[in-house]
Amino acid sequence: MAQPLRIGKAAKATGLTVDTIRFYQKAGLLKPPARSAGGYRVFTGIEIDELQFIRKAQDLGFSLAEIKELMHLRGQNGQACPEVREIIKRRLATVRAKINALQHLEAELGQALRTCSRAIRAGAHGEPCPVIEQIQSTKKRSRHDH
Amino acid sequence: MAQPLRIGKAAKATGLTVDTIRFYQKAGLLKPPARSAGGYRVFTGIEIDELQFIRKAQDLGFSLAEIKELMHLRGQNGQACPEVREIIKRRLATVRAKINALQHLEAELGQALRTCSRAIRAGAHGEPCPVIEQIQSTKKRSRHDH
DNA sequence: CTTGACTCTGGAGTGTACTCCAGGGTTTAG
DNA sequence: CTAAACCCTGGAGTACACTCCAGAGTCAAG
Repeated sequence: MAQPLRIGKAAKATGLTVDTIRFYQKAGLLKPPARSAGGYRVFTGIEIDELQFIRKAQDLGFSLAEIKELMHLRGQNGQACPEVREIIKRRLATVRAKINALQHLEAELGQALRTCSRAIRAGAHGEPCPVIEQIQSTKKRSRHDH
Repeated sequence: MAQPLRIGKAAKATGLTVDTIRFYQKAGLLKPPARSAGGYRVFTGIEIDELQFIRKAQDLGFSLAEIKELMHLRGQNGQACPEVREIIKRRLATVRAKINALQHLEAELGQALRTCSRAIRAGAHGEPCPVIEQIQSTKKRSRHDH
């Protein structure tokens, strides 16, 4: 299966940049990877997985500090000691709270969408729609739209 | 019902700081509020609601730029024009994607928790548990823990 | 053995979202 | 009328998460 990659390929494989990967290493999110004879970082499949996990957790709104913790939990999946279980419990609670809040927002947005569709069907052309100007500025892409 | 508040009370009512509220105003998230004779900002119930909405949306991982957009949508709930409906649709899609990803994470954490509990019941004392050191640094509180 | 693509380190710079003054004016309780 | 508590503006400072160099070394192809 997948042979070890150097940082450039690892970056392409994960959708991160080489700078970001090096930054994550400095920040202690990755254990220092092996080096080739010439001093190049060498990433194995496991390390690629870890990078992808970081990216995913980040999209979910976790800070790097939190992700660092999550990585530990992930690494020693159920490897005893009650303190670890407590951390997992706390994380689980915050994740559930987040899901809940997002479901509320989903309901609100869904409601707005229906009201909006109904208005369009009814042919409401009265209002000036001051949002159009806002739409323009929406077109700038965000960090994750590669 | 609730009479208008000055910035200090508004801050207490929303859990924000006065500086943050002023910052949101500068950033264009709030339309400039009315002023008292002495030049003080005066916040009505509607504006308090808006501030609470900002806080909530932020906890859900929306950027201030996105929240600005959401505020517009919220303000003219279903007030026609298809472009608005498209924005809502896009938002709804990203919110749903986020919920999905978080539910995955929830499952993973739940799995880890069960494995962990089982290990503790079985009395697994072998591993050195390198996470304890991590627990210490977990004790610093985050921005929203007032 | 040179050229070009790739990588290294250390450090400076950027964008977002606040957070904290300084130096002033306003309001209210006593 | 004064002191304490509150508010004003403009601007500097901070934390986080990158992002971008400069100057130098490595390596595969021709």
